[in-house]
Amino acid sequence: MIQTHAVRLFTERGYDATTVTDVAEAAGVSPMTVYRHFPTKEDLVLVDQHGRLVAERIVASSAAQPLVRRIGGALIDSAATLTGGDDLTAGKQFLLARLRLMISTPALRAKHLDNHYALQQAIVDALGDDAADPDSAFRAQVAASACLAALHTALVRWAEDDGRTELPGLIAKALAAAFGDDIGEDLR
Amino acid sequence: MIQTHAVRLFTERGYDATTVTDVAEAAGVSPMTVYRHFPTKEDLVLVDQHGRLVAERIVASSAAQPLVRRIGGALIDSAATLTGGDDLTAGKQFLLARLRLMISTPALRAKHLDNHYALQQAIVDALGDDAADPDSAFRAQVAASACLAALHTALVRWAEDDGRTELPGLIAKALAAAFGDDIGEDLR
DNA sequence: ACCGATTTGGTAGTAACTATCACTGCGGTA
DNA sequence: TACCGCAGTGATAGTTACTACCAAATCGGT
Repeated sequence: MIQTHAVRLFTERGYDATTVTDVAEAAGVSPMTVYRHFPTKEDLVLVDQHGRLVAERIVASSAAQPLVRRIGGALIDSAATLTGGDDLTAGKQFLLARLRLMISTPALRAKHLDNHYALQQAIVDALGDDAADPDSAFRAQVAASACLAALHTALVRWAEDDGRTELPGLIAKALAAAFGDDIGEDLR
Repeated sequence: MIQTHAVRLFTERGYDATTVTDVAEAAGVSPMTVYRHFPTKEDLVLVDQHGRLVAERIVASSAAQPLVRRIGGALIDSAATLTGGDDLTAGKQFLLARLRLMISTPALRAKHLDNHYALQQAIVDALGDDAADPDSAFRAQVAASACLAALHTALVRWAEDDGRTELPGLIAKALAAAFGDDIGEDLR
């Protein structure tokens, strides 16, 4: 509930022009309570379940597939879950509002990209490749970071489109553009 | 000079444990002067010429090559320029110290990644592809973001290695891991 | 020697946090 | 029913990054 009020206020008045106290008042709680649930102001926008979702699908994926396909598949699946179902849902609009804030507000954009970096580490761990071989670990890091970069580009495009395009398809298109159509096609 | 003192203090005492006032005192100037040259505390570590260097090499590259090769070549060239010449130079050590801070400090890491995002836009602009075609623009964004992700992974590896490996080679290896050996090999 | 422009410095203020302590409501137990 | 522990909430005071505004100094050129 606090997050809902926060995103609404940030969208209406702007992120920097809205203080944490404003959010607290709108939600009918004290500033302290806000800080207890959201360690930083940025987290009011950034907190979600995406990372957990992706990591779960990575571990569930077959280790026989190439790295990029395992990661890409997890990203597309997670996106399908998040945006899935009927159109024009409140959840989808909320996701779009948060995404727009993340893209346009420097502080949010920076921390969001840093979250992607943390997600990258989670993905590499979830891949379960032997960390003994530094070369294999390096390839996993590269694959994860490149996939997430493609994901981010797709997310930006999706937000620019106001969510009209299907997000999973966009991500597949981005992956195809990055790694060649042979990888991306199958994922669509 | 201010930046040198800042990086030294941040490395010695830690980023969060060092105030801007501490940096100002060490450099023998007032806090105001620090803020005038470096808009934010993070910029004390992050400011450099890398973005300009990369953008210049992108515009100088041949538009006939595939996107990833144009961008990758520019990244490798720039890295060669920055780390180039003799080993153990003060400049290289300084770069390493800054990089270590960027990787280990959350606030710096976040803003650094955001700088990469800005660099991505600069690269796309420098590519000079027709922005009229949204599909072509999308592919340029994807290529740029993925290349920068690979670059970042290479930089992390380079820092973990204390700069012993040749950076341009590492970047080429990362690009090869992401986009296939056929792209990366030629760049080495 | 002078003057315009750039650089530097001081003061006061805002807002994001943090540490610490006190209070309130709630379920389970004797 | 009285009690206990505990999670959630709140108030106060302090630190620090950063900004707006104005004053002083310093520097290069005529």
